[in-house]
Amino acid sequence: MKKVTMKNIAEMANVSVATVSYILNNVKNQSIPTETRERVLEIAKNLNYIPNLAARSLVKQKTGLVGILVNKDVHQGFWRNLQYAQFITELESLLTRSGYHVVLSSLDASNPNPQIILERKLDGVFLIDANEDTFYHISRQFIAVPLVVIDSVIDDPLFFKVMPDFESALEKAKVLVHPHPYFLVMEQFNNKQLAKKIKKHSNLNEDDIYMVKNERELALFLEKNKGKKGIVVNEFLGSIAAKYFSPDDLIVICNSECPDILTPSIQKIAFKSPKSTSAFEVMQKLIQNNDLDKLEKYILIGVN
Amino acid sequence: MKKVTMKNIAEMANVSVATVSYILNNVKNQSIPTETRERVLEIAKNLNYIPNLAARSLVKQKTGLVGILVNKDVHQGFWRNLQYAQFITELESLLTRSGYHVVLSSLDASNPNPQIILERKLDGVFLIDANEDTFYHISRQFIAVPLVVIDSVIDDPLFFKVMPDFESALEKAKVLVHPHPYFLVMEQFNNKQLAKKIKKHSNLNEDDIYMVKNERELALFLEKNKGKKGIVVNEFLGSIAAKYFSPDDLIVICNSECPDILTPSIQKIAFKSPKSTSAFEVMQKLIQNNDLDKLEKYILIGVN
DNA sequence: GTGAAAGCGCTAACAT
DNA sequence: ATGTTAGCGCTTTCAC
Repeated sequence: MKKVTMKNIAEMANVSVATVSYILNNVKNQSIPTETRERVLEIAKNLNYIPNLAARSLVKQKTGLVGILVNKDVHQGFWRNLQYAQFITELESLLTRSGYHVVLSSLDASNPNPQIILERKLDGVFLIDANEDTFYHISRQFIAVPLVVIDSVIDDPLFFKVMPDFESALEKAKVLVHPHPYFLVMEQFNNKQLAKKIKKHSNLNEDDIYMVKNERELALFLEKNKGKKGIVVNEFLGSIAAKYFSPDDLIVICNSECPDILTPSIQKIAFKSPKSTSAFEVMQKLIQNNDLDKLEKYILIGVN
Repeated sequence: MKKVTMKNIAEMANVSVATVSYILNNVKNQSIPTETRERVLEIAKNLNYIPNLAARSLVKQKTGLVGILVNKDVHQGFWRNLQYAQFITELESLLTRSGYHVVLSSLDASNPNPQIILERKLDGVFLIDANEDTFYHISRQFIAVPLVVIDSVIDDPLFFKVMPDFESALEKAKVLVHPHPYFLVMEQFNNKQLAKKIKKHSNLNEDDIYMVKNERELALFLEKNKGKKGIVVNEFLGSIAAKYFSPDDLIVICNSECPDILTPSIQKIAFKSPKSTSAFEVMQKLIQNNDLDKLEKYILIGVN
């Protein structure tokens, strides 16, 4: 039951650790007689050898760890934790399948501490809903680390960003509400630029936009806007809104890939290919330093 | 911008790496003159030194990594990914606050590969919805690793399990449906024993129990059971069910800590203290080898 | 073909 | 009070 190392295998097989390493890692350009190879492999299997990735990381200068960092506000509603569930799950799955391990960490939006990136020597980082105030501070520290920013507008050509094409989504929504008067409900994103962008494309003035603080206030806002039609960004927020507002008058922009959580009578606008796939692909290219010049800095997921 | 190590600091400060280590880690029983201490600290700060945790892990034989492993079926509905979102978020938060880093990994229920536990030398592991068929296989490999099993009935007194008290929840639900005929809708848990237990406590026979395969079939089952009352395990499943069934006749057992996602007209049964807190506390005790004998092997979260 | 040895960045026992 | 040293488990160069 005790941990077994290459040294143990080497001793049992009467070879050096170097040889064991060559065999176990299938190193090219090292001709090993089949006999030895099989003997070592056999012993490794019997001993149930599992490599220690921390040790390997140290010498390889690659950890195989990728971070998913989620910016969070202490006071955010419970549904905020649902919004990235699907995305994170899919992303984790893609990463795991390509041999990475995923480190998940929430950042305190008011004081994000990205120490973990450097401490754990993450090979890549996905940052969700970045707080741009602190982003620049942070980002300078690890320019060398591949970084993909999700759902965040960042005025820096250095970084790659993936997000839904809210502009098109809103265009579509506006067609659907037309010609009724309407309002907009959305989260208080930590990334204020994104909020700004969405507001702008809604063509509404501040009075008709509510950025959700909590469920009670949301209910009040909806109460005040009876008779209008409402555009809600996000299906979970939409679910909550539907508790206080006629579903038939709601158009929900589904940016969490869970449109089916909504009551059928709500009109839905969904996005194309999952964000996770795009995010993953960008990261792969970043890590492999591949085709970077061909890659757009902003990758927008189109509406369906 | 290049990585800075203790060696760099040592050289700049004209001391040995050992001294730097002592100072940076505030090692007891090592008297360091304030002058030296401050000089080293100053230099470390200026260079923006960040310790390499892989290296530290190697010598300390503790990685500071805790795993959250989620057993998943390839064909499961999208809402399954929501069910643990809140739990995982809270758990991550607790762990991060106590200095652990979280590794998130999904396991393929039909062929769970827990390599990661040993490869990454995880200090502890939360396993969600364990597949008992393969559990024993797996578990033998890492008896030494603190393991907390979530939402899984495992007939092995060796492991600690945390889950909602479904028995009480069902008691309560049965009171609410009484005297109407009723049916039960629940997930196809990967942990079949849990399903079995819930079924048993529902007092129903197989015909009146539907374990969800997909949304279409669920809709058919609900259609067939019009007129009865329905008990649904899980609020997200409840949301889906409410698309096809009168909400007033639904009682939902909310095991995802998101009862507020449901339409108000649905009757809800919720649980007390969050599961995450209990799970976390058990893990802490396990890791510290603390009061283990006082600890129940099954920790049930009571209904509200 | 195989292995000795250096070294990744860090800690800790032991000298001095 | 500080430094020397021996690793932790692994990879990889270079010599044999």
